[in-house]
Amino acid sequence: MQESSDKQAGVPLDFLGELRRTHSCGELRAADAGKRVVLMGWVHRRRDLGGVIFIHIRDREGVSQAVFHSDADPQSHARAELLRSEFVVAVEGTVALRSAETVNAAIPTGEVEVVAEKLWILNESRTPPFPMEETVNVSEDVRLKYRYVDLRRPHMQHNIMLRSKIAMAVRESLTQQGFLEIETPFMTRSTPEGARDFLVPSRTQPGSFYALPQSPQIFKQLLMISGFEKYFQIVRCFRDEDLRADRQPEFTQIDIEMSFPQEERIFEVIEPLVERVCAVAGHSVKAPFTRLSYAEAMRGYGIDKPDMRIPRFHPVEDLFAGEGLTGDGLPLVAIRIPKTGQLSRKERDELKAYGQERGLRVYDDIKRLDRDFPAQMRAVRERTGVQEEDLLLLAGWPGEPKGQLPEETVFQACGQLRLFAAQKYNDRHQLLDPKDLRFVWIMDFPMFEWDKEEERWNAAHHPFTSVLDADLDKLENDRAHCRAKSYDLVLNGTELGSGSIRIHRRDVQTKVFAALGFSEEEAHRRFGFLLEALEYGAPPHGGIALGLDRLVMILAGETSIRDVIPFPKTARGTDLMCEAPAEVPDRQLRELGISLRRG
RNA sequence: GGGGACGUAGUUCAGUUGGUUAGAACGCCGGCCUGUCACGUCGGAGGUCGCGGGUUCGAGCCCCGUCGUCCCCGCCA
Repeated sequence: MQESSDKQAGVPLDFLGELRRTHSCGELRAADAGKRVVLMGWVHRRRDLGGVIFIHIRDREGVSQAVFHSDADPQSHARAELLRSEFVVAVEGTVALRSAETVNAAIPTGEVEVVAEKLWILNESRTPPFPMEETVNVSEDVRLKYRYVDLRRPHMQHNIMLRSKIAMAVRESLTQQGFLEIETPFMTRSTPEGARDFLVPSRTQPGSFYALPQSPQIFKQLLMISGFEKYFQIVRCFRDEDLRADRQPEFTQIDIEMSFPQEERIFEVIEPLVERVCAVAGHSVKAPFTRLSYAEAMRGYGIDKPDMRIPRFHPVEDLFAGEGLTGDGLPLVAIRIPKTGQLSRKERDELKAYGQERGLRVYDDIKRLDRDFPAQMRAVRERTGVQEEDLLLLAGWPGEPKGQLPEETVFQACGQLRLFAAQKYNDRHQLLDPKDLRFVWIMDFPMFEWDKEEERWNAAHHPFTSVLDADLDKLENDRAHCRAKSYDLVLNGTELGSGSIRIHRRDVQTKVFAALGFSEEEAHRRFGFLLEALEYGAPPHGGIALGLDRLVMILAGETSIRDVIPFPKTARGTDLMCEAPAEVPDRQLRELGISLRRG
């Protein structure tokens, strides 16, 4: 048991009284020598040498050393002997320069130490369930159970403080650009399109439910109709879907909407915001960001969220016409992975197998291709810009007759191969350097996507997205090629945000609902208030929502958003600390008119 | 809903073909130690091997089930 291994309790504790902290534990420098200071914080580490005791005191700003001498101050020294890890203390003393041999270059305050004259023990602590040191990788379930201790670790302190700075930079940037921060309700109405809703039962109207918002989408559109022109909110959103390393059931969005925009007006708002946020996190990023149409992204990267740190691939089927390297009329793609060099036989087989699982034939034997197609391969090299140290692959799709297979499927498989090769074989060359931030706008997404199971068209973004002016006629007769005024912001292969220019005319909204197969009655039942609002002078408007958790995650160099969320859920959606979700007493259920099915 | 990895001391892990009393490091507790900074040193305590069942003379190890954590697919307008 934890208790039995703990030192027996009984350390006499001190009151804080009127004692005031004079400095943080991270700010003392050589220039402060001679000052009388009071530090408060946690005992990070104790080094008891007998006659002298050193304490590292830690607060959120850093660590400072305090020293207690038995000969100079036997009383304080005796109290310091009682200290253990994570005790909460206040130390009053005089800042002294350390001798040259005892300077600690590893910490910013290492040139000085506080010669303690008085020690207050403000609270004791059980032995922490895991060490504060970053060097130990503690399993995540233990960290989450004792999250308040985990969050005390300097690494997590840094992440959460960075998150706060980023939120502040967002507010500063948007406020300066004339945006108003406006709140929208959390208890709202279920809109059974898209993700599953979290429901909140109504007590006053048994059998009726509020829903937690998947996003404030409709409310922010209404705020535009209300004439606020520029709205933002750093807002929690809720989606009852399965979790991932970058997905939580509740997450935070930087939600933005503005009136009278074109796509470029939105980008003009977001780009300086992102520049500022990155600067706060110590990264230099320059706008304007690259803009790619969805079609260009698919043809060059085989994915709608391309990682721009890896070069695009190039279709080269025109150079090899009639050679049978790929199916008739299908793409043949040249993939270049910089500075990856020669692969071993095993790696080449692995790569081929990976491609084959996705329907591709991978041509990795470049020597052989050079021998058989010298002129064509010169052209491939020119087109891809391949250098001596680069890995070059061709990938085709054998044997599928023209027209049977969308070329997008081939590009997608090539895109997966490109990512696989870069992630698997480029470790040494830092192609995927997390500090190399490559933002890109993906524009002109398809308006609709075909739902195979339900055999109908779905809104690719959401049903309030407007159609590209040039594609208006396709709304009715060519939905597969109808493009939307929608755009994603992508960073290093992660979708950071997504937005669109909305429909502001009632007649257009009706047409889109019709294209989606909503009856007028059904549309009215779900979004009647929005449709009605469109009839009362709705201005052209549009916006975007950026995922704050993902943004902070990438800027903090993390690979899970749980490490930038103070109290996240596990993959099964539970909170290991407070053990939510939990059963509730029958009485509470009865009040809500809810009875549970047994089983 | 599906696939995969993992679960042994407070923590991170080792544990051979199934074979004596389940180990290490760190942490913890006690002693010594006046310049450490991952202090050192001597000693000590600490285990429902996730849980349940099965196979076996014998299970941390094999089998079945179950619970939990993580990753991925589906899902996420």
